[in-house]
Amino acid sequence: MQYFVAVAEERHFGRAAARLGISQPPLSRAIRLLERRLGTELLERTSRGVRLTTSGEVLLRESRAALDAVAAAERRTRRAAGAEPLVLVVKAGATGRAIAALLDAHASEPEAGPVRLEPCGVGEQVRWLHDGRADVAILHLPHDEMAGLEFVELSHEPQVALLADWHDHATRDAITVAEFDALRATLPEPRWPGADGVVPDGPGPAVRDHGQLQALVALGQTTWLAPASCRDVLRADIAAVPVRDAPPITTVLAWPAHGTSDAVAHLVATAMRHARTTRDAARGEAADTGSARTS
Amino acid sequence: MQYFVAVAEERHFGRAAARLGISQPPLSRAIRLLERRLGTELLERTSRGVRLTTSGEVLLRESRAALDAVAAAERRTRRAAGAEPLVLVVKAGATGRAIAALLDAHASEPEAGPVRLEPCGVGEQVRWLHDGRADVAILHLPHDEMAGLEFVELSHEPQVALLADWHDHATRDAITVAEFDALRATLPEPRWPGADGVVPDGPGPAVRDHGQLQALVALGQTTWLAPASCRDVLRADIAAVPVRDAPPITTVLAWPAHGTSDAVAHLVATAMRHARTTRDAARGEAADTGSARTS
DNA sequence: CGGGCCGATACCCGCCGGGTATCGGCGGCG
DNA sequence: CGCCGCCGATACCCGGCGGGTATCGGCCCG
Repeated sequence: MQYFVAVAEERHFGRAAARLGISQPPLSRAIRLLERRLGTELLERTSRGVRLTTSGEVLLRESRAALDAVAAAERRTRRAAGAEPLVLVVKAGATGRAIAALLDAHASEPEAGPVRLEPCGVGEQVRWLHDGRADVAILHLPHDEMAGLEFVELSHEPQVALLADWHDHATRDAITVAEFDALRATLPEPRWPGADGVVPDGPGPAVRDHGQLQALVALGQTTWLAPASCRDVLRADIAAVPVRDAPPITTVLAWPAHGTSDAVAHLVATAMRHARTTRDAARGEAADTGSARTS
Repeated sequence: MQYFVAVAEERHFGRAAARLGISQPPLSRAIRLLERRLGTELLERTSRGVRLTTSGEVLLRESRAALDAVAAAERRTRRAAGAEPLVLVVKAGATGRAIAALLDAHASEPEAGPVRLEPCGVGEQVRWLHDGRADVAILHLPHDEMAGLEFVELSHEPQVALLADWHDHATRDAITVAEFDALRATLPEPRWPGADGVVPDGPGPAVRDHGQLQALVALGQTTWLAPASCRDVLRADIAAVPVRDAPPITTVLAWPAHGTSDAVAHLVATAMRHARTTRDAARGEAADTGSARTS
């Protein structure tokens, strides 16, 4: 399956073989064998490379999930063996003080195990959960794909637009989504790395992390929507202007759905209590969320 | 991993080997090798058998998920190859006319592919989705475990208590949960097969499907809660009495979260339209659900 | 104290998965 | 129009891994 995924992604036997560290003939044979076993053509061989058939598409999708599951099994068992800390993965550069408060709350629990905080690329957290590099993650709805995850809501916050502090709108109390879109339409779209880690071609500036993005914002070369709490980590020369009618961002603590270790359950329970108390403190309302949702 | 799961479940190398169709020594070696590779003790060997260590528990949980994913990859690819119909799995004996209506609606769509309806044991649907025996399932919240699935709500319905028609309560308009519990407390609990397909020991009658359950109910030997639409499939000598304060049952159409084929997407879209129109017809309200939820 | 159960070890074999060398077919370019 | 180069398939060889049988060592129980 690993072999098939490599060929399907590279669309080329030679490159796939190189990536796998084997030579091309055994790879060809392995794929042929797989096709025999499944009783179907997975690839359409052309003289310039390879194309996926319909069943090939299905197998690619399913294989990725399966390989992730196998990798997760190995990683999680290894961590359990070494009594290593839970791994909590967060978007690099998006670690507000709310997360610090949650970790403090957890650390002050009597039976809490240690937690290791791990940063990752933008949007990579879900992958980390699925392939076992992380046990639990901080995600932001509606941006992240919650498929196959359970989660508990930590907080809701409005979105702000990030602008250079000398920008016309920078001193306003709030703007609208329409104004934000109009503003962004005048600027080239920054290009983020895709799921494969490679930055697509295009006119805009290439951006790899939040630091580079902030540099562009400060130069007036782009603008961006972010949850309000990002003010904690903003450069001084960037203004954050509330966007009145943008949908709110929900920060959630998420973990893989297919079974939960005691350590994860404990952290989640703490997070639910913590979210409830901070929300009560902030508004004095009865908590209406804070229960785990299966997604 | 398959080997490890077998040993972990049997708690006995000899029986596990028999189940796997190999002899015991290679199995021992394979597990030892796995322990070396992961750098940890997975099993505690005693002279009477085998016990799981903490990391063993982790690996068992993760391995089950991984093996299901692999099996699913094979089955789904095979089905895609043969241009076979979508498999829709339902609880055996729980096929109300609502499902028939949904299938009719789908069949009358211009581009709808064929759908094969497959019955399964009680509570087995989720497993079928995870290991690829089914593409899509009818489930009932809050009974079924939605972890790792996406779903769309089809209908909500109150619960009814199933009683023999000669029972004292059988002619009442409604009863309460408290009354139902009191009633059930006087009767032995029927024993259902567990996840492993084996019926646990105990005092109550052993029950394997809804037919046997109905026979017991009609004899006054047990009682049961069910969604109201089960009246469609009830024997004539069983009364269904509404339970006023029981939580409503939500019927959902669910599918694996990690990626959706066109055929599944099409069925889901039809189901959403269908649910909305039937709900509108029933109540004349604006539809407040019907959007796919990622769980 | 002895027998039987259970997992581990020793040892052998066949085949699967890897390697190199080479072929066949198709596109593109001179 | 024909040749060259790229790409996947085939042929053939080898080593190691995964399977088998025979047997051992330790523990519980009678």
